[in-house]
Amino acid sequence: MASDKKQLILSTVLDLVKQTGFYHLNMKAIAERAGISAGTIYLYFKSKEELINELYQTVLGEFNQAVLHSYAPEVGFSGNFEAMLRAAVDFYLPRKDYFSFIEQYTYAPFLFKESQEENFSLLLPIFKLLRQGKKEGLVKAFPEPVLISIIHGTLNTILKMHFAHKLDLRKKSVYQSFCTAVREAVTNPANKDSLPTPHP
Amino acid sequence: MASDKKQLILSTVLDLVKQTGFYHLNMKAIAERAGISAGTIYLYFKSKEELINELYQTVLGEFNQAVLHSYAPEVGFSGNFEAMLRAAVDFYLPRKDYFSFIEQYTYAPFLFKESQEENFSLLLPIFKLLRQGKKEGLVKAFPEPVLISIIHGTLNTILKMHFAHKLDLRKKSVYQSFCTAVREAVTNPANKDSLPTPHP
DNA sequence: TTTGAGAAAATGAACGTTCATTCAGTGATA
DNA sequence: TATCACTGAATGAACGTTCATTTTCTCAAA
Repeated sequence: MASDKKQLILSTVLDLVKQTGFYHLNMKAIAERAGISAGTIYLYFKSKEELINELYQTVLGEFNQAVLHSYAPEVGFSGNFEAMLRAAVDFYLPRKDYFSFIEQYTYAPFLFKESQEENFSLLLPIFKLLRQGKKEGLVKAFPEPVLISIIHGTLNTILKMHFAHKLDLRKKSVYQSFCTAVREAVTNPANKDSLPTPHP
Repeated sequence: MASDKKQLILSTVLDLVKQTGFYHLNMKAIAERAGISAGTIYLYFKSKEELINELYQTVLGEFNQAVLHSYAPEVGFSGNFEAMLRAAVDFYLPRKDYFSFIEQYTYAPFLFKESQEENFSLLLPIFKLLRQGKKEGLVKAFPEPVLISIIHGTLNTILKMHFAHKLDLRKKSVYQSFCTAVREAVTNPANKDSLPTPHP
């Protein structure tokens, strides 16, 4: 089917970017790896630029869906914050190719203005939650961009380090440390008086 | 003088990377902007790769020097931690070209294995300090890579946001928020008993 | 079931462009 | 004249894209 081949091309690009990097990506290499000819790619994509941009949107879409899916209105701010942070990590952890692609896309020459913007809103759902938590006094009173930097920056770097084998996020203890660290960095210390008491 | 022209070439590259990006950097553009011919560049550098790598080492060296220079043995852990964090910010704040170059270099095809390593050790002096502070119980008991992620990641992202005009680090309040945020994220809450009392 | 003609998909050689690198030539200075 | 830094046209490799041609698929007629 037609969309099969399109999918094949897209996943081949992910594969190649992970393995050889964005700079060495070329249409012939994509074609070879996918077992098709270079010309065929142009039956499914108008240009290399369009191909890359479509892949970017796809990856971003999948990510957003994964994070949003972890949101549950009933568990309140703290529960949702941790859940979405974990969802973000869990999404990329088994998808080094996705992470690598998103990372390198940022500095590719294709980047539309709109996409450039988007890059900071990668964790948009989390940031929304943040604003809510701030109103409730649960989140520290730092300017929003500072809070974003902590979450986005820490997440980004820890994933990078994980994939560079500087740490192993699959270890429960490391994973937990990361979550705790981000929570503590962003939220006010829990007031004992306001803690929900299991048995009043 | 010979080193004058070398310097001219190096700073021209910084300029061009900032303005047009790494991908569009080419030898002819460098030559034109520097007011020399393309061939001349090859009198001072063996190749484009060598040129870029030398520039990378230069920028890194300047940065390390700036951060190390801010270290003062007499002010203890907290004082030094804040001083070095500030030194790092202060270094890049007026040097968008440096920051942009370092950022994009990471994903350039030139990257040697050694340089790849180096990228996480960008804040090496700070990390050394961290280890010391951990022993003294001043730093939170997270795995070191987690602490590194917080500092490196947050610093990196906040600079990126600053240069993208998402915030203004030149504002005292924003700057202070950032410093406080990182300190709180990394260090244990100060114990009032152990605070140095100005007038005992 | 077989045939075959027309549609759709795929091919890969060829093209034009860009780019790093080279080198024969230029001109100023000693 | 000899030396030197410098020039910029020439070179060739790499790349995205195109398109004339071939292959594969489809399905109605025999």
